[in-house]
Amino acid sequence: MTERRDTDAIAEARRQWNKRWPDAASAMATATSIMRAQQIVLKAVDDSLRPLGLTFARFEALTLLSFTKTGALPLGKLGKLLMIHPTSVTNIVDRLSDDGYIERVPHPSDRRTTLARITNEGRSLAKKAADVVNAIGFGLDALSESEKEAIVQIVRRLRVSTGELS
Amino acid sequence: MTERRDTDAIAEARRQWNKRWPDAASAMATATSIMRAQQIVLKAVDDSLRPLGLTFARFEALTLLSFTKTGALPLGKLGKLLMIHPTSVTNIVDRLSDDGYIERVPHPSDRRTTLARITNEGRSLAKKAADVVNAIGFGLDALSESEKEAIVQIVRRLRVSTGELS
DNA sequence: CTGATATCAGGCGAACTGAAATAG
DNA sequence: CCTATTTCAGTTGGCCTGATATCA
Repeated sequence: MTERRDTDAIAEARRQWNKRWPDAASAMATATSIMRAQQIVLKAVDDSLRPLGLTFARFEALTLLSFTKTGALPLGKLGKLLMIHPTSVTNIVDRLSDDGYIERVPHPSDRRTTLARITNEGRSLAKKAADVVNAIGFGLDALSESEKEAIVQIVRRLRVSTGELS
Repeated sequence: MTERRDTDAIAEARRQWNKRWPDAASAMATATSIMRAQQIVLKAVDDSLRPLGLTFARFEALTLLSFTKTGALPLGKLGKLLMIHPTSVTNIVDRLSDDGYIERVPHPSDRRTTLARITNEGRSLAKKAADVVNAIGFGLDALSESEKEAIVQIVRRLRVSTGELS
């Protein structure tokens, strides 16, 4: 009964929003959906990675490094590829480096630049982590293949609009 | 040229991921898309709300309160409706309360419970904030109506799978 | 008694600003 | 001189655990 009233409160709020700002109704609903989806995915992935001492952000950085030809990238490029702030790169690299999964090495020609290079332990962990997140399907097992593809396609258009992709 | 190599590095990583874990390729891509979409929406909305002293989270709480019949909700119910942690509710209500947009009032019958009630200033701010986020289309203007609806529908299925919706 | 409600202390991961050192 | 790269100090917003006081 209380549950029923709860959903009614949200439904009523949405109804009034739609009435007052009809042109923006779908944008509001979409924004809410995106925020909630991110919450679901992040929680599922972070929960699964916690026993390995990783977060989603560190997992992404480690995985990217593991797939580069030389196993190394400049910190700045790493940040650009993952779309994260330079200071966040420093933090993430600090953590992975403290745990021995990557190491900082000087850039051979540009002395301003530091490379993050994955270690053997890092490669081993990256494989374990991939198995773990794949086992839970990134929290998205409820969706069909075509639904997943639809999300990727639609978000691609959004990313193009920001100039991030072309 | 550098930009070209950047996108190549991500494309190459994705290609190798697909090869090694073909069954999970779409889940990985979808998760990445969702995280990135949330980043885009959150930045657009937070940037637009910053001059008003609001964040997306506080905007959602204020908007929900503004659309309830009595303008008040117990803190616990507010948290459940917005899917946020009880301590986050306390924090958000603290901020809105400090700024005079809501006030804590005792529950008439349950003395454990505190109600958050929107003030006149809060109602005024909620209207301004709605105009502001609508003006930027929640950062989603690049998407068509059908694309927005598709996202809402797909995420609804995801939320049903968590037991949050029915 | 149990269970629900709200708060608090404290910590964590990540984003941010602003500044600095270093080097192209 | 200007720009690029990385780091540092400090702040912010949000989520979390664990504990506590209160009360149905």
